[in-house]
Amino acid sequence: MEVHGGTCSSATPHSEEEMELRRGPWTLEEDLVLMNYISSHGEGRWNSLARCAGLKRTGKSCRLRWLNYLRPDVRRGNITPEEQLLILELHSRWGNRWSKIAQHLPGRTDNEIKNYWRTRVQKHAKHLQCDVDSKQFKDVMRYLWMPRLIERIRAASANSNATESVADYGNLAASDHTFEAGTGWGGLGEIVKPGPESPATTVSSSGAAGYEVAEKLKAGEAIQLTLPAQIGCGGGLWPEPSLPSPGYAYQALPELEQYWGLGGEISDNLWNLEDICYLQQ
DNA sequence: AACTAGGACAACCGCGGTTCC
DNA sequence: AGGAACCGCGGTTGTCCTAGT
Repeated sequence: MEVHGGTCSSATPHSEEEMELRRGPWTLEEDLVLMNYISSHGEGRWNSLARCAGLKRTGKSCRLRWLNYLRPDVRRGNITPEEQLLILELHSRWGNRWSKIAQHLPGRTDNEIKNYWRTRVQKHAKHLQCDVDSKQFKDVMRYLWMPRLIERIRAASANSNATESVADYGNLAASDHTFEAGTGWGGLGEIVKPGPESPATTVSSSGAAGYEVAEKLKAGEAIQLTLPAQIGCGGGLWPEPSLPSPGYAYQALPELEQYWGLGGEISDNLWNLEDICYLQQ
């Protein structure tokens, strides 16, 4: 993998002073130079790569440009519901370990996931006037957003082979899905093998499940979710003292839809009176 | 049509860890 | 063994684009 062993006679230095480094947006020419160089020499040793390729950029800058933008397998834009689900789940497990999270989203870069989190998720915590790490916000994500993402994935996939990204995740069972009680923000829970009484996989409380759910979806397996009876009730997941003012949830819902991409043709089904009730109680 | 604000994303910076000499 | 160079990560800033006024 390591191709260029260090020296590159011809392109070399120019003394440090002479070699003023470029900054800011990359030009098409620079992109081409970098791509051509990497295609023939491979990546790695970024500082010498930058010099040898004749790019007036730091090695860091070249590395970043390659990894986040030029790499052939990089995907940009249109974070799918499946990916959103994974990001939420993995972030709940690992926090801001963007590169680790990115490893589970093929083609996505840590930078993109980080940007997604900051622009979409954190912003909404702000809109909801709670901290992104607060229990309230985590519960909103866990019990409202994530289930609806799953619902959306299921709907899209049921809608046929509609979009390829969704189709990749196969079909979710048409069974009712509910949530089982969990403690705090730990993801959707742990997938339990379907018992004879339950044809579908059950998602329960204790582990991390967004990732597993996505995997199950991908495998075309059915899942069943169980809703906690006590969610939103006094003494439940949202204890009274931490509840925002009355009407909080109701007011927040349209925004959640709008900003979190839950709107559109199926948005009518996403937020119902039951939800509002849970949150207001 | 012009201006402004906000969103999305690309790029940079600083730091800690690792590798190389 | 130790210092220098390099790499990768997470946080932050900059830039461009678009929607709203």
